[in-house]
Amino acid sequence: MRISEAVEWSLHCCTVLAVLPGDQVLPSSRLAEFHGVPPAYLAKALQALTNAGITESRPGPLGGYRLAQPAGAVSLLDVVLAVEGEDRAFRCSEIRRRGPAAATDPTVYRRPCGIARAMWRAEEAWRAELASSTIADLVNELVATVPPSQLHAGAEWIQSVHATRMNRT
Amino acid sequence: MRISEAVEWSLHCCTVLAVLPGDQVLPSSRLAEFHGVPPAYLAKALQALTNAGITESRPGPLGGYRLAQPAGAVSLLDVVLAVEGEDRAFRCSEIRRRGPAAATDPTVYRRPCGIARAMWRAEEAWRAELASSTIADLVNELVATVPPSQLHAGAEWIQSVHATRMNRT
DNA sequence: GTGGCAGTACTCGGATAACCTTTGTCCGAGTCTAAACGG
DNA sequence: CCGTTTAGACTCGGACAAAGGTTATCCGAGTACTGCCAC
Repeated sequence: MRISEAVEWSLHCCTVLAVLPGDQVLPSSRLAEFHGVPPAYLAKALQALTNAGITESRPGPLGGYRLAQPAGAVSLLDVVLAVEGEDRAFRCSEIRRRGPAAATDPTVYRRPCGIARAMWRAEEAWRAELASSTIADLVNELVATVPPSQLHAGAEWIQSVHATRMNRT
Repeated sequence: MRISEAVEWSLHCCTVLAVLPGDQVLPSSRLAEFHGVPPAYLAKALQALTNAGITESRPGPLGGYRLAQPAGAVSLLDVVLAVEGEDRAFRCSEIRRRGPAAATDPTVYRRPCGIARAMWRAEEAWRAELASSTIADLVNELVATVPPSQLHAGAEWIQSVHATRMNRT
């Protein structure tokens, strides 16, 4: 069991997009540069976020991505499901119906077996925990713990990207 | 993100092993037959359970597997970790240290970033839920919900296997 | 000087290959049974 | 008749291949700016 790297990248990207001033957007290539990850693959993850309605995209020069919703309205679960898919991690293959002790009466199997229910219960706990945090919480946590000089460096970088994109002669 | 099929098979096998009478053991080939799964691959999962101390194995004729602990002492989490490995699903690759806005002072990164902490918090909730159920709970749930005729059929099958193994002329 | 127009550069979006984990399989080491043999 | 030996068959255990999914990449469609041209 392993969560995709794209989830981690997506969450980091969302925190960056959340602090963009005004209606500014940021292209995927810059987001990749900021995080030091392969640009083409990050684009795939951002595409998934856009399909899920978490981010918006604008094509063309001065195009890029920005959050489609307030940072407080986007939970970590939203991002994880957008990138990893909505399917549950545990899949019941109904092996109880196979083998020599299987029942012929299908009504016996109307309810999911106890194993699947227990696994899904755990997964619900996981989802509930992820649903209780938002991108805004991540940003607030950053602001509270990261040294101001560090935050300033990030803001400077964002501003420089914006300036470069505007001052294209 | 996807949980291995071997986890499902292992849990089902544990419930069967939990209801074995006396010191009886059951070979992996019979467990595979009972559940209708590939014998060789199931053996791999049972091997992992044995390495984790959840099951015991006896080689030779009349050999097989049985639980090494009371069913009430084995949690679902124990089984999942034995088969899937102890590693966490979310792995932080510390991408915050890369890129143009990275800090030169390493002490800034002493604590895990908020994203990793949130993901791990969710994973802890998942583990806590799995740790709260035991194999014995699964068995009790089966006894309470499965029709008696069905339970009887399973017990008959186990007994027939035992008899066949003893009456080898 | 001003409006229109074509060219250009940059962006997203989906379709296309390599790597790795999971799945599936096999054969060898060890062990217990059971029969055969000798006393 | 009984103890010992030997052969056999069955089990687990770890090493060895195929399949699916994640990772990584590329090229095409679309858009906004820039400079040029005609009026």
